Amino acid sequence: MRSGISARYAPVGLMTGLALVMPFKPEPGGLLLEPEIKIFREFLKRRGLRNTREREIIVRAIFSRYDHFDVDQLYLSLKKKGGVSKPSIYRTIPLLIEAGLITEVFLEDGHMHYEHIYGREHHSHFRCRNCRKIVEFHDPRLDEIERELGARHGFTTEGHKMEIYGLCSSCAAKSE
Amino acid sequence: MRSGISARYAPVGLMTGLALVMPFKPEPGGLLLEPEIKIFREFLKRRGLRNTREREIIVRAIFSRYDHFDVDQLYLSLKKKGGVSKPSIYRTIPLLIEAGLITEVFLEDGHMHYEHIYGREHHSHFRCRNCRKIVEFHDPRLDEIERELGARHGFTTEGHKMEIYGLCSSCAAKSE
DNA sequence: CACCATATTGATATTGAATTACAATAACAA
DNA sequence: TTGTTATTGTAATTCAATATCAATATGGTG
Repeated sequence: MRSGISARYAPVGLMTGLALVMPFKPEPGGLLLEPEIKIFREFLKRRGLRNTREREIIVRAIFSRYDHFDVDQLYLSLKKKGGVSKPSIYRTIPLLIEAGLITEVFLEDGHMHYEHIYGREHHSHFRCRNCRKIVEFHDPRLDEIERELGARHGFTTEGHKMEIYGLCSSCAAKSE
Repeated sequence: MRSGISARYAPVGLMTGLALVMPFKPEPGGLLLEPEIKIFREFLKRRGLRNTREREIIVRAIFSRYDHFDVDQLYLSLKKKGGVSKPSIYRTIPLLIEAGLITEVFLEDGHMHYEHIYGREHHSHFRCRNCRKIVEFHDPRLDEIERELGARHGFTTEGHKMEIYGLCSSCAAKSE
């Protein structure tokens, strides 16, 4: 199940400022228009772009899943209902990134993977190089480091990405 | 000049544990066999691989430059003397990574960029999204975060990558 | 030193992610 | 409803990276 990612998260279990991020999916009862759809519509309007059927389908598909998805997974999941072409997916993703709804996470198997930003606390990733499991965590010291670097150099920082890699406990055990 | 990178660095100017990494190039008088060549030869022998003319040329070219290079830059710099094919460069890079001499740094313009690891203190990057300038820094808190995450989950961590992005001071000034 | 097994090379072809071209279509403002 | 034009899908294209394969070079062995 490749780690558990959800559209809405809560930080859980602290100790040293390093907080493990645990997922919890939105209640199925939530019937009001997904806020990310609303945000995207406003983004399109603001930019003078059109709110098309395809774009809505793509955004709904993305915010219906809670993993580090790639274009192919998205494309396949849409083949059933309606269907949207790959170029449309490739064209929509940068818009969603600009709108602050999703972000590039990492390159794996030669192509990019993405995840939600909206509704999520900023977090970092641990990646097991063997089983590819991902564990997400948040550490406020990273924000502090970003802030200090910006202050020191006069940079206007806009964010950071941190990734820790190695072997997860079970893979470490298997390799003696 | 796209940031200043050197094969051998020294940390300079601290304040909060966040150390700016400043480059200094090796003295031109150093006439003994570059240690990275020696290390690579030993790596090849250990792995039962052959020490070819092309591999030596590539390693020498890489350790003669001090930037975040890509395959094309390397290829062009070698066109003059002898010349090495791109496939050979693509085949040698993973070996140098395995040997612990270089590492992937970031994707830019749709392809990977690399930098030296050998002889360098582990460091992180700030990247200006406008002018693409890069500033390198080291912060021991990052190592501490990695250590803590590993300890908490029983992970065998092998390293981390941290990148801060935004606008450098001059680009921030230009955009009001 | 000569020989040999085979790793490595370069030229070429191939893969596959991502992008582009363009004619048909759909969004949306008037 | 109409007209402008952004967007779509199909098909073609780009280009980083990898694979194929015959010719060659390396390094161990006799």
